[in-house]
Amino acid sequence: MKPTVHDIARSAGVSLATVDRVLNGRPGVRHVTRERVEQAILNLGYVRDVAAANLAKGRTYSFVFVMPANDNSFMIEIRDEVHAAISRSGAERTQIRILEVPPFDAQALADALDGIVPDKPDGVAFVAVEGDPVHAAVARLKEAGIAVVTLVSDLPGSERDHFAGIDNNAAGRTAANLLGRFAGGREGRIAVIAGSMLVRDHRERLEGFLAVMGESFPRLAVLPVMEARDDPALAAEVVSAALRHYPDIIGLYSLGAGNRGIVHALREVAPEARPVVVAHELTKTTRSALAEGLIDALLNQDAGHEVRSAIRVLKGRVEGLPVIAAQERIRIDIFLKDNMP
Amino acid sequence: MKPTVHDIARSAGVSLATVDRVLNGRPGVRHVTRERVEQAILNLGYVRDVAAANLAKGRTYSFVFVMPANDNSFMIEIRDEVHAAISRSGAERTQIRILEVPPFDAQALADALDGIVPDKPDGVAFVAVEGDPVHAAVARLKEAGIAVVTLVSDLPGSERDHFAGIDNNAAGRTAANLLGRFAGGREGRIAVIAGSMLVRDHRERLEGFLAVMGESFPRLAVLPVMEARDDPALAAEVVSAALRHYPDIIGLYSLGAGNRGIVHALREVAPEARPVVVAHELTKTTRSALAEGLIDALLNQDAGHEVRSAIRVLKGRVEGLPVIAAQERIRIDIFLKDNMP
DNA sequence: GATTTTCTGATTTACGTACCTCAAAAACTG
DNA sequence: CAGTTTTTGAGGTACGTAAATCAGAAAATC
Repeated sequence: MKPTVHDIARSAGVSLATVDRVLNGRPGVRHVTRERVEQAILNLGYVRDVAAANLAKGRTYSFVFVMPANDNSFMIEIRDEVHAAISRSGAERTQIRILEVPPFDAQALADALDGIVPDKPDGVAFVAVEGDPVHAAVARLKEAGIAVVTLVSDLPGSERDHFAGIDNNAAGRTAANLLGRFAGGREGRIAVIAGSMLVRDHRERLEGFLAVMGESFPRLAVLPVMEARDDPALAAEVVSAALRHYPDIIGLYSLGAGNRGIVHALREVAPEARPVVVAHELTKTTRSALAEGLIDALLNQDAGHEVRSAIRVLKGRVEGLPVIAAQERIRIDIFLKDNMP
Repeated sequence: MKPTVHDIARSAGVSLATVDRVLNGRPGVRHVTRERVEQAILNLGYVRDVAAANLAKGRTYSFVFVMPANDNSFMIEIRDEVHAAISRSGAERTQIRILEVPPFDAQALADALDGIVPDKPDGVAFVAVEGDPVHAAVARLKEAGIAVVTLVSDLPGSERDHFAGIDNNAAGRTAANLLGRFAGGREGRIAVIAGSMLVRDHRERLEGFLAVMGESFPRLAVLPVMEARDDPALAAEVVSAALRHYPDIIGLYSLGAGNRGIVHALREVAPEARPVVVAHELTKTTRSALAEGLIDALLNQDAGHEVRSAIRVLKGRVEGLPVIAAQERIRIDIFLKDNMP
């Protein structure tokens, strides 16, 4: 049978109260006694019954998720996952609040983060936008003893505790590798469509992509990046124009949102003239485009994993536990039409 | 505040005992009263506190994992994951026993399963080998009221409750798609190395692979399958011989274990003459071969996910809960050298 | 209407841990 | 040594649910 606190007390020859003091780091235990108890814990292989402990504590963690009021499918999915977490919050003893902020606006984000401080939640997760005010706001959160995690887009150099998202440089490299190999030795141009170079994740994807393109596929000429601000209409326009202007485009890398527009533009192209297309995020649009053959490969970050990881890390920080890197690494999924989930 | 059983009792105007009877399906409640309680549960949005319930029940689930005494990396990893689950067993109120059986031996497997019946565990998970005795043994397990889940390799048509593993046909299709596209329009032969065609997962992978090859890459000629019984030495030999005999092999699909031998054989080939290689399972060997460029793409099933899914489903069956298909679907991961975890 | 059967209420104990109080013992202090 | 401080013991309550008992009420049966 699993050992309990009673077993430890008996084994160490002390009372339950003393065991409790040792287990929960309360003062008033002599050094020798503390060691005796700790030895008993080791001997019996005691592990705290977390369920019972939480039940007894009755503590709930309060977290705030600050997210851009973006309407692209991926952000919607992230928000859905946070809502799903909220609906599970009873069972997991968490209380999560969502705060929406204007997208791509560092000052607005910083203001929102500052506004959270007086509430003194246990932790905050947010989708980073780069900018000095945001760094400063993170510093103030940390100063108030609040755990901070960035989600999807990181803010390196800040005092955040953790980043819950993928390695976007690696994602860009993967995309280049797939695109280059799928192009199959042909020569031609590659078009790249991004949302905005002001967002770190897009910038990093591009860097990785260009690096591998240069190293491994010198015969493919990458055109200057087109920014479509994650807007389907704009993306459609930009892609159509590029395809018209450069008839030798044989590859297309869409590293942001707005894929609905891109798919729309691709549909206009004769099937035999269509470029190889690699895009990001499995959504309704990209899924059917993949099935249809308009998109050849899809890179994906699992929104559910990211949100759950963020919550797990926040909880851990509150209890002073270290982050288990291997467990919290978010994978870059590759989907072809045959292995879609 | 979260509603508790007390709140329901008060709201429905009944006693705690009656609420308990309704919640746990115990007899002795009039139909009208039961409905009143159920209505109160809905109104208040009550959800059972699983932690508290488990604490009160003190129940532990006993499961047996029956696995082939195979020494390939993947099976070792599966066993490691089961051991990891065992070490977590305290917290998860499970008691798991591992039973090893000779590999590829239907009768031995069936005997092992029969031997479990008298122990009356709550559930059994096993790696299926096909054969009538196994079907019969599964039927006997089910008759004894034991939950049954197949792991990694399935046994369709049997009375098993669930299969925790990937869609191997889709895996084969994905492999063909990658291999075909990576080959890039060239003509040539494709070699296929399997462990054994007696195992269902290998057979299904081959079917999927051949289907897509036929549909989409008619210019690539697939050689007859070579069986290497998951044995590295044999695999090395077979691959070397094939490469010598057919100089126009431009692609290689390894759908079983024994990749150490295959990698060894590939290393002997001049870099510019190396075929495109797609293999299964991320192991120490395949990981470094991927980094090195000897393997071009890797399909993977996450052993940890599979084991945890099996346990989750077994627990669910014991409590009579339905399997949430979406949650238990095991993904086919694709790894290139850039997105290795 | 009496009897049996079926429901329901009230109450208790237990699960393993956290946290609190109060008293007693032991260890220090001067 | 007396007095003070620190350490320890003993015991209780609480968390939310499960499961049991037993008495009493309501319904069904004859």
